[in-house]
Amino acid sequence: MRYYIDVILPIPIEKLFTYEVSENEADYLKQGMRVAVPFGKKKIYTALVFRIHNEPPSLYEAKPIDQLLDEAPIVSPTQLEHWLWIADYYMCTIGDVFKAAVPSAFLLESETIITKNDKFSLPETALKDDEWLVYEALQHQPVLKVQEVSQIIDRKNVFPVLNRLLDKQVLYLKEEVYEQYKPKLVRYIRLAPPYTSEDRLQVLLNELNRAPKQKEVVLNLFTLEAATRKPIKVKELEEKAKVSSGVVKTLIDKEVLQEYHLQVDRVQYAGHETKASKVLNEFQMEALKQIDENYKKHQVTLLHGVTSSGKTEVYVKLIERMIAQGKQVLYLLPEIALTTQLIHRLQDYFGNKVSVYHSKYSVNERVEVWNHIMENNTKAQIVLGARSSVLLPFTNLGLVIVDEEHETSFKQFDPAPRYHARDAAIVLAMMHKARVLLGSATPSVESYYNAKLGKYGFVELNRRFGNVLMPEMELVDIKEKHKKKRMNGHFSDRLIKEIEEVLSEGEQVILFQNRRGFAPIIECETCGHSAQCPNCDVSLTYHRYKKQLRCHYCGYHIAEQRSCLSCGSLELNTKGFGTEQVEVELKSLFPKANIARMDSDTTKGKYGYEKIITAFEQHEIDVLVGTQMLTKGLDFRNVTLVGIMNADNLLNHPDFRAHERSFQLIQQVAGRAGRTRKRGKVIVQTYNPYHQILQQASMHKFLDMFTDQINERKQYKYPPFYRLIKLTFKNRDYQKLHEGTNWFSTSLKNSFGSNVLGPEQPPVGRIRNEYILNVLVKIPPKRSIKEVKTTIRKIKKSFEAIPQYKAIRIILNVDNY
DNA sequence: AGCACGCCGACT
DNA sequence: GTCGGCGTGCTC
Repeated sequence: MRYYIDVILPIPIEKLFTYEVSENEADYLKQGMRVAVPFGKKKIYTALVFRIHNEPPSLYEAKPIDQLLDEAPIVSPTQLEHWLWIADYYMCTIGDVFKAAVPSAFLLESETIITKNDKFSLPETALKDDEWLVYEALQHQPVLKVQEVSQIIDRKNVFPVLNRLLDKQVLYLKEEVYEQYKPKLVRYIRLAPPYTSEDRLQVLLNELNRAPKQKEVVLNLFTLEAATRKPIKVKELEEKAKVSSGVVKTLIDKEVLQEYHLQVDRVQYAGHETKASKVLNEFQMEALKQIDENYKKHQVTLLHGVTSSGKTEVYVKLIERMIAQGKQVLYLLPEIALTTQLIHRLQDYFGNKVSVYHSKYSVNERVEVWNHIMENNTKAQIVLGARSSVLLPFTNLGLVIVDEEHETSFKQFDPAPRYHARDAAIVLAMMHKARVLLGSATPSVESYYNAKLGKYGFVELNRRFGNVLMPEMELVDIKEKHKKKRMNGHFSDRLIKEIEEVLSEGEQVILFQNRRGFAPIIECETCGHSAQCPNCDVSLTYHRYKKQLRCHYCGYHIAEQRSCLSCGSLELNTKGFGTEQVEVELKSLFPKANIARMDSDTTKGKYGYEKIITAFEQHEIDVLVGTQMLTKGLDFRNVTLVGIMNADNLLNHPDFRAHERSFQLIQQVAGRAGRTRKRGKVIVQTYNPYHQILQQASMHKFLDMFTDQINERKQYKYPPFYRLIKLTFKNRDYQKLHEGTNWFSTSLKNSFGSNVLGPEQPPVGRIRNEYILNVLVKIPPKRSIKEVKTTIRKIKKSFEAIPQYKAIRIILNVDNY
């Protein structure tokens, strides 16, 4: 009997791959364990065992695996089931999901290692120049990597040279796999076994009379052990005995002391004792009661709570109960909302039961959190994480909280899997029979609709904590202000006056402009030319601070130009404005104020973001200028004024969701104002003060907005009534792309008729020298989504079989919100 | 996704 | 010639 395993490889290939294993291996392996397998000519990849069986493949000979990598599965059965759902629903491969889900330390890859052949005895004259260089290097360094060879002989493709040397038996090539995850070990120390009894210890101390330092070490170790009854760290002992590490080492060498290592967690909560959770106010209590009521009938409940209403406290109560039952809790939130502020808040209540999982954590830290969740360890009973946390190995999930439920960043855009974490979380919860709480101050239209339909439970929390009033909003018509010459740069007289007042009161201001850089376009006054990106169809954005013109799509940049690139004229003018310009103008308007800017240019690095936030919290900054970034979950006590520099560029997005998003964004930004004591004020500058959405946002009319939007969606066949699948086609050849995309959309139209829109060029029609076209498929309410997807897959297969179109890349995006 | 293989233009 | 660029096919 022969044994085989079907494995998932972390690559975008539809099918599973079959390898041969021995009977012992087949016996040992379980679904969800990793194995290293040879793939292609030489590479070794990490694969995940999916099925163990005895069916030999008929079309090829299965290769044997390279090695086993795990002692126990690293992926749980429910998790795998969930991954399969994601792959199917979002139309990607299971390999895509596998790759996105596991920390990179789990995905070992092989590297070619070059070693010298000692038996080599050819005359050196038999080697060519570059071969000689490699040979030379091997005499000094017994092991070389491909990349090092590439540097030595200064060329990219080194395999021809290496293969020639291999033929001449100068060297060996082999593939090595490294375990990337390294457990963190700490050195501990104890008395060697012969000295553990008291009388023997006495003898030892007498012997050490002539070595006072060593005696000191032994005495201290003895008292430390007696006092703590816990393992003693080497470092601890050295500090206590006030000796250098040399003294301890001598004792280890003399075999008086023994060192040993223990594995410790990288992420450790070193905080104080946990506090009891806060007592809820009557409104929060009522909300909690209603949530419980809803859970009797609904698996998912939507909590609509205005900003600052204390949603987090309600979450805390729910979590508290869930962990008392020994269940796991997933607390999902957008990456930008995952601040130390919030982490500390939860750690205050739940101490070391809280684990954090997101991309800013190192791979080793992520492996540890992963393992804790897989083992259902209490250390990761509450997982606080961004989007990708829905892919973690929960084994006993009881509750999922999706905070800021409306956030579009829950949808992954690129690369595949293009999943929506909120929706995937609901499916995951279903598999675990767990509850879901969606929370938001500005719920998404579809969640609110689901709640209204009775599909979700619905609870409202519409009183701000401490009864602070919602901020007062003022719409400022900048078209009129311009006419009356009441503008100073991009600041209206109203905004300037309000800032003055707030600053004189010693309070803080937030200014919002959803565009970074100084200006998106620099135009020549003489010929109208503006600098374009050579790789993309966009103008270069002017970054004054860096003295550069930059492309926000491909990263291309050139030095700032003093004269027009086309006609040489010196008359250049900026069009539009970004955060940098706001900052510059602000500095000249308020020279005495401390001003800072927060956008992706100023928050690079692990702590860049944190630094600005802390400085603002501690009032080292009076006015903070920023992009979207500052809208999320931040809780600044002393901010009483928020200014939105230009609301129009929010509204002008060519997207059915633009209005909903503008409303949400304005509400969220406004929510930063006056969170305690005093009522806050929001100034919204716009050219269209009578725009419906701005009116609704300024009066906090969520329901009006919802009603308008839902009617529009119904009329124009958009979600939640129709489902959307977006197909994106990319190629360097414009002509070929058009032909191919037309072929595809024609096929789609044969099946779905007028529910297929496009092909259409996106606002930026070329990125990194690739032309882009979009086709949108709208799925009517009654039509089976599964069937539609099957049809699309079929058309895609036929398309890919056409030789001329092979090079056209297709990206499928399901529920492209 | 890698990576090899094959074809083609541009340089020492 | 030979290097590197890119298109194409294949991976158990």
